[in-house]
Formats: sequence, structure tokens, C-alpha cells
Amino acid sequence: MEELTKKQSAILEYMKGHVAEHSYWPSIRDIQAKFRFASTNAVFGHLQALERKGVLQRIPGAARAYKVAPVALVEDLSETIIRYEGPDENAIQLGSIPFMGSIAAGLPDYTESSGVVASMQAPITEGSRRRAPQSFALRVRGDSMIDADIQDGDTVIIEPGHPKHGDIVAALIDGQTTLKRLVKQGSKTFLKAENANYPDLVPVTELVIQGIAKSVVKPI
Amino acid sequence: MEELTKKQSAILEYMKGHVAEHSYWPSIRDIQAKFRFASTNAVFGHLQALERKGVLQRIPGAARAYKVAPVALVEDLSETIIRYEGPDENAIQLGSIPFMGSIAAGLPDYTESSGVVASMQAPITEGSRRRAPQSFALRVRGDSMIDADIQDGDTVIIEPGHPKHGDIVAALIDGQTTLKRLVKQGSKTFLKAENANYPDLVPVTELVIQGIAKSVVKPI
DNA sequence: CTTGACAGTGAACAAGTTTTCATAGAACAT
DNA sequence: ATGTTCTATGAAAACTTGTTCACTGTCAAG
Repeated sequence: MEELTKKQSAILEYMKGHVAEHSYWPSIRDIQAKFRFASTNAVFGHLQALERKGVLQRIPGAARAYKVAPVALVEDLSETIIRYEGPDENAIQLGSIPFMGSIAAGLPDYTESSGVVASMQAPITEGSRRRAPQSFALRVRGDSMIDADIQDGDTVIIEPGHPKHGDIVAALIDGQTTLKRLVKQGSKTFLKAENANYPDLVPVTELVIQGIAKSVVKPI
Repeated sequence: MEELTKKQSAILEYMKGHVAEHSYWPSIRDIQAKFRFASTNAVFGHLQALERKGVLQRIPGAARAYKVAPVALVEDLSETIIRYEGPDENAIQLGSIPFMGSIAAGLPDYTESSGVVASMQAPITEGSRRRAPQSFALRVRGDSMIDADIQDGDTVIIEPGHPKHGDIVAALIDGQTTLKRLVKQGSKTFLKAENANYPDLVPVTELVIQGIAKSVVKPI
């Protein structure tokens, strides 16, 4: 793909930004005004260049109608594979969740000796959505939860709250964050590993629940 | 929010689908042709109604220029979606993934008849980190990918990129976003549903890849 | 020194598009 | 019965917008 000149990429960026902000493409005169061109033809030339260089596709005659970045494509195919670009607005902006480090899903003392397991930090409170719970993400190390379909390398989303019987929780045990299922039997509380090879119920005296695992993110 | 009449929501769906497929809005005449109106004014009236009901915002006088009201589709999901963290972990990368709507994991024409499946809108181009990939989240509807451990109700994180053979991609087929595995056999491209009950290979002539499914978010 | 790509002005045209006006039947509630 | 909303037609007006033509200038490469 040919290189874009400074102005060309500036115009392309402006166009994309306009789409992101307004959800529709700018007209040639919009671009003209933005860059203070005295003629629409200046824009027109740039658009032609952008199209020739393959980063923009115009729809002849149609107003405010473009496609962006026919991204390049699988060489051995004739089909055009286009990276989707376009307006937004239907999108629900989600708040972000800080990634906190790793969590041990094994026995409390069963993890890597070297300080691989990062200690948990306080969740970052994002300014945008204060109503959102202070969730955070933890990467799972270990295999104690594989029967609950939580595997080594997965990431779990932890949210604060009061765990119920049966919830999978992130609990701090012996200075170690572990991921287990919470089991209450009478007045006693246990942590249960979801792995047949592990002791069924681990009694817990001092339990610091750091949050409830609400969802798990798995790489595909 | 007032209820939409059947035709109104049909028009709205068509418009959104047009954006998803072409990345720009349809003109009034486009809509007129699609619905075989004899007059542009029929469309005009519907657009006025859509605007009055608050689901669409027109930009007076501007061609192919609209904004859509955000759909309050999934507030319960907002707590469980995180930004996909790439291989470079430990970097506490903030930033959010817009939730784009639903994706059909069934056959292209196998989705709910009423416009339940929201058409995909463009990812937001965030101003802060332009270098970050424009990821977005989609909720999966359908069961065509259950053998790949992607179930109805899961949320997939889609990222733009060049799909390889074997990647699970979000592809636009018949105006419908579908989630399938990309299979290349010689010079042909297929989409494969990961469900034994579905036809094994669906040949694809026109393929618009909207992104590659990088990870899946599952509720616990 | 010429050639070609790049960048621009200024004006005008043609087509694309939205918008308005006048009109009217069907469904429905008052 | 009557008004209102929804839906639609048909034509025209008015505006927006892409496109073209003619012309000028800069700058680096051959």
C-alpha cells in the first residue's frame, strides 16, 4: 500500500473522526471548511488520491458515502475482505475493568514459588460510570476450577458483593488470592475446588472475600 | 419511548443494516426503493415519526446523515464485559469496548424474525488511543458455535484484523452478522458452523469480515 | 530542462437529496 | 358523525453535494 501524504492522512483521520463523532460521513464541503480550502476541488483531489491508494472507497455520486480501508485482504482470494468501518451510536459504551494480575486457582500454597501471582491492587475507580461496580479482572493460574470450565489462562471478572452459597469467589487465603466455590454447611464455610483431583472441601476459618466471579473471559 | 409501528421499525432496521453493510446511511430514495414506495414522501413521513419517537435523529438538509438513539439493550451485561487484554498482559490498559448489539450464530436466515438482532454499528474510534485496535463486543444469539464452546448468551470480543484459515470471524452475510469459523479450501472460502446439526460448510461468495473473535465472555 | 506527482484556486454544472405542498383512504377512538 | 393518526401518492421546489473544466504553482526525479 502506498504511503499517504501528511495532508491525506490528516483528511482521512478527520473523516473517520467525523464518523465516530457524528455517525455519518462529512461532505466534501465539510472537509473543505475544516481544512480551510478555498475550493472543493482541493478536497476532491485528496479523496481521489485516498481512493487510488486504496484506503478509501468512494461511492460515485452518492453523498456522504464512503467505505474505509479495504483492509488488505487475503492474498489468495478474489473476494474483498473489508474491515468494517462506519458510524456508531447504537453502541453502548462500557466502562473498563482494570486488570489486576493473576489469581491462583490451585490450592493456596500450590502456586508458583516466584512471585508470579501479583498481589491484588485496589480497583481503579473510573470517572465515567460511577454506578458501575468496581469490577476487576484477574487471570487464572492453576487448574483447580477446570470442572467449572475455568481454565488456566482464563480471565475472570470479579465484582464485589455478598457471596451466596454456590458462588465462585476470589478469596484471600494465606496472603494468596484463590478462586474457589463457596460452600456453606450450617455455620461453617468451605472453599471447594472444582477439580476431582483436589480435596473436596477446604475448611476456612478466616475468609476474606474479595469478590464474586461473575464471568469468565476465554481466549478463542 | 413510544412504540414503533411495524413499518417504522422495519425501516429503522433496514437503515441500520444498510449502515452495517455499506458503512454509510441510505438516502430516502434508497429506502423508498427498498420498500417499493411510490413516493419519497412516504419515507419522509416515517423518518419524521422515527425522529418524533426519539429513536432517530436527522440532520436537517444533510444527505445520508442520521444518528441513532442508543438502545437500552443490555444494561445487565455491562458489568460483565471487559476489554480484551492482549498477550501483553500486566499492562493495566484502560479503555473500553463498545457493545455493538447482538450477533447471530445461527444460519444467516435463521434468526428471530422480528428485528431482535440489532444490526451492528461501527466501533467507536476513541480519541485517546488511536493505536489500540477497535475492538467491540457482541452478544451471541443462536447455537451454531456450541461445539467451539460459544453458546447462546455469551459475548464475544471482536477485533479487526486479517483472518486466517481457522479463525472464528464475525462476517456480514445477507445483511446479517454471523459468527462462524473461516475455512479456506484452495481458492474457495467457506464459513463453518461449529454445530453438528448444521450444514458443515457454507460457501461464501461475498464476504465482509467485520472482525476476528478473539475471546469469549461467559457468565458464570 | 523536462516530466510527473502533488497541492491548490475559482467557477460552474449536473445530479443527488431533502423538503414542502396538495390530496386522500383506512383504522380507530371520541 | 367527527376528528386524529397512520399511511400513502404525485409533483415540484429548494437545497446539498459530487463532479468537471480551466488554470497556477511547487518540488523532486530522471
